[in-house]
Amino acid sequence: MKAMGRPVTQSVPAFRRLAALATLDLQSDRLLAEAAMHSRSLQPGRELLTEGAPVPGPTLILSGWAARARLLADGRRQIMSLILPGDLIGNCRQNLPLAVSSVVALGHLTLCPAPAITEALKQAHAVSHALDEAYLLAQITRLGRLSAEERLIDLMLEVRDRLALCGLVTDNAFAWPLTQSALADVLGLTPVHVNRTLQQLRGSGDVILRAGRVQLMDPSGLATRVGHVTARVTSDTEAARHDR
Amino acid sequence: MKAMGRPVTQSVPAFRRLAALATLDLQSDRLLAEAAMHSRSLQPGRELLTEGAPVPGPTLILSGWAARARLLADGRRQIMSLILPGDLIGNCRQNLPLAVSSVVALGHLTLCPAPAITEALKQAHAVSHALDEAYLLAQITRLGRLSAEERLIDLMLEVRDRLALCGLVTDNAFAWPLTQSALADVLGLTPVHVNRTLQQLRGSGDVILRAGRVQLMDPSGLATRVGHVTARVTSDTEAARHDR
DNA sequence: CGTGCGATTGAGTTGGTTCAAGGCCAGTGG
DNA sequence: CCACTGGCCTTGAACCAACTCAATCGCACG
Repeated sequence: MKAMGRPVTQSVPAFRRLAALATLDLQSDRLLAEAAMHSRSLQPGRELLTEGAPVPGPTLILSGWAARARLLADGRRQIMSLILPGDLIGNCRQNLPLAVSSVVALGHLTLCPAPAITEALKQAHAVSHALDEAYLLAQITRLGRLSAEERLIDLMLEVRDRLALCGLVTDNAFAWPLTQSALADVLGLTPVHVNRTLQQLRGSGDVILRAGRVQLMDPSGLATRVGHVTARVTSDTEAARHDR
Repeated sequence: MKAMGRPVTQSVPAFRRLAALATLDLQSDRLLAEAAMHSRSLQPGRELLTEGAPVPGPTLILSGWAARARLLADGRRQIMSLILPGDLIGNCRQNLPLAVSSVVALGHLTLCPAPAITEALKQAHAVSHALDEAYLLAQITRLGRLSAEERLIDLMLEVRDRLALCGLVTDNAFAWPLTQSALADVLGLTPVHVNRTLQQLRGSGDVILRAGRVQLMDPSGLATRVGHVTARVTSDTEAARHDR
């Protein structure tokens, strides 16, 4: 479908992420290309996984955003984590695990089964899983100890880092398809307050936010301001070399 | 050391938890008994794992409580999760992973290496890991969407459920070695406000709290009040049958 | 008999919520 | 072509849950 000589791991953002997490051999590459053939698509708002239901096989997000969320009895909703292109869902060790949260598509979604036959792919899955956990911990400190403004900045920095792994960040600008009310559910705030906080950030020139995209004007400045550190999970420096 | 005919999985609370998570065979039992020989102890406040440092082999908490915490630049601290007897730390899939958070002993701690040679033990580790993740998600909704009182109740219910797996709960009463300021770091509150919220709970007769122990007066009432659901990770009903 | 840590209390402040309108599209159907 | 609808964003004003600051108390320990 794309240029023949070029491996899919370079042309598809989601695959670039996997290639950044582990060194993929030729066979892994072929398996991914094969998996991409069986991709399916999902409409916004559709559930990709339901809390309490058995988890299907591991699935790779090819494009679009999703959210791992839990709904409380009285209608409150908390989004535990965002799921971005290249992320895996249902990536766990057990035989027949039950989902501990729902996963819902935040926009149009494309996904395919995630093969994990080769050692390289298994490694990529393991690293991806470790990163997922790191993101959960980051989310906990955000909610527990950061102010509204800090939460917002910290989240944007995390998303930037994560999208950078797939090569979806240029000049610190990237997609931002989040509704303010979805954002509120991520950050544990009200939509109204998210709105006001966003305005503050725009007003101070820290971010530019229009038409479903953000640009961070001074990422490293912001990072030191909120004490953000990029999640690292392996000791090798391999991942760093991959982002162009 | 204990009665000869009785397997260690019944006499040691931490082992009872593992036995509750997977059906342990005789060999697993022997391995645990062997591991217990190599137990070591740790003083309160000591770090069991340091953020950014490589993770040692999987370790089992035999007794005492610990906390997985992250410290912010300005001194704020967030405890991501409590680590209780029978819990595993450093229980992950990777070769040489880096710790994404520190683990600090909240009191006197006893621990031993956690063997995972047999299939049964591997299974127990996998289930334990899945539960850990479920607790992280619970922590996120607590911090993001629950009020101070709800957070406190929900946490107490979680701890009760978890300690029950080791048989450390009698009549809904169990150990509660948490300082109010540690509790504040868990719940994302200030110590002062934790104090006031605790008084409220005591005043309303919902909990009795003295001398490092809590008793929940109406756990199921409390559970429905805060929408607490006990984490379940496997579809089999086996785990339920184990708690006496 | 200090000394220090943890729990408690009071009074004032604030970050974030709530409630309630309005505004701004993009899509839809007449 | 325009009116109508439904999401989503924006704004204002009042309110309140939780925070801050600062003392005081109780107690275990040396």
